[in-house]
Amino acid sequence: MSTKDKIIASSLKNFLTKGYENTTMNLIAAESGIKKASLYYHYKNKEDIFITCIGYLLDSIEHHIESSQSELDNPKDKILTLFSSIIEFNTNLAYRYNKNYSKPLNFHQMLKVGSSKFIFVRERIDQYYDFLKDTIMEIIDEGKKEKLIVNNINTDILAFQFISILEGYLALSEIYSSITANKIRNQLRDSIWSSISIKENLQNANKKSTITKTFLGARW
Amino acid sequence: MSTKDKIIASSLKNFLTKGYENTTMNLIAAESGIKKASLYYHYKNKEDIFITCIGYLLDSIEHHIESSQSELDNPKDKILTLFSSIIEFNTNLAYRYNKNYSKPLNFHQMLKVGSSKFIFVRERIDQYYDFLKDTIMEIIDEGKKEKLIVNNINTDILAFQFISILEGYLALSEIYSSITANKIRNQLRDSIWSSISIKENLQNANKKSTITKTFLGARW
DNA sequence: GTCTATACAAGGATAGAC
DNA sequence: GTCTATCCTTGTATAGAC
Repeated sequence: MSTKDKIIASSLKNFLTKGYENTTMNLIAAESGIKKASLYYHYKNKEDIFITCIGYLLDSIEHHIESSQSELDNPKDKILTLFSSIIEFNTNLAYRYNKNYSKPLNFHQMLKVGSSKFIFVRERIDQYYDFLKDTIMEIIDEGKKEKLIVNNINTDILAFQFISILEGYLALSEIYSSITANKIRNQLRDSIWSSISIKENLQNANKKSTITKTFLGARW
Repeated sequence: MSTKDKIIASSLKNFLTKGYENTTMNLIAAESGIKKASLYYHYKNKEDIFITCIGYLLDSIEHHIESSQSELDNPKDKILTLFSSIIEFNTNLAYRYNKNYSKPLNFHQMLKVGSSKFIFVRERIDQYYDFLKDTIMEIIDEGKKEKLIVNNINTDILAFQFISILEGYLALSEIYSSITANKIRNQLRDSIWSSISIKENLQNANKKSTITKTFLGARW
């Protein structure tokens, strides 16, 4: 591991666990075992280290999403896995740095700070969310073609709602104690699929009191 | 306006616009026109000012929600208004302090910092979200009784999803440029009601190709 | 490339006069 | 209650020896 990488590794840990302002150059120096002055040989300043960390994070999550999708061949698995893999990325980070799956990190805060400091970071973040949105829309369209997903739902609204529930879950789990990760997470994930699939509707349509049942199939 | 209130007013503005760490005692002193040493006569320290601000914020939003609900007499209006009033509370703050409805504040970050510092703040935040959840569940139950809302959807899951979409929208609008407030907000709000109402289902049921249409009535 | 030493500014907080 | 002056610590960042 190069010195530059060592610096990023220990910086990232602290940015995620303590936030931007509470991560000091003294702290990074102490934890990485590299003297403070040397940090300035490798990086111009604290912000330079910070934006490197954000780039690394976003590259990692995109890579994680892409590789978790690669083995899948049907829209249902893809959509369920997409949801899970993003949550998983977060909980894995939490466990790595906090030895605790549910103790929240400052992922969102990092993006917000970075976004407010530099235009090109804001653009990179937009690029990530666009990637997420495009990925979801592609899955939806595939599902529509295969008659698995009802085809008169506006694809981009659906994609936005997917992302919104995901972000909401992550944000809420940071500050609302009642939200225990596993319990709610699976219910949320299930409802996302069942509410868009034709199959769920048709299954229910074969039973009595079709209309109400059909709607309930969506569990929403 | 008492000196204590003046201090809180100018502190709150800065906590919301700049975040906890970037709001310094020097800044509060300068903006409130009260010398730094005097701040310490009225409040024990920076944290004391901060938790007073959080209490004030949560009291205000609860009051805003309650009063916006008071004039309403049916579940549909209640649920739509609940969503709007919380978004409105946020955008009003943004406009007051930033002269810009869509420039994000640090509301969520304040809650998170407060939550991590003091147990009783965490409890107060839980109390707010419990209040929100209970309010929603009450509306849902009322709607079920009046046969306006399908009655075999789990009420507390629905309440959680409502909150989740709301928080997701707020979180996302802080960092994703593509989300322009008005455009998406109304679509989200509409879909929340139409996806749970019996009326939407029955309306669609009277048309052809019932199953698919019914589902689309949910716009989800 | 890495270190010791240090500059300089700004943070939170207090002493004590008025 | 409010102020001026000050304390102490810690932050980012650099100079310059090795």
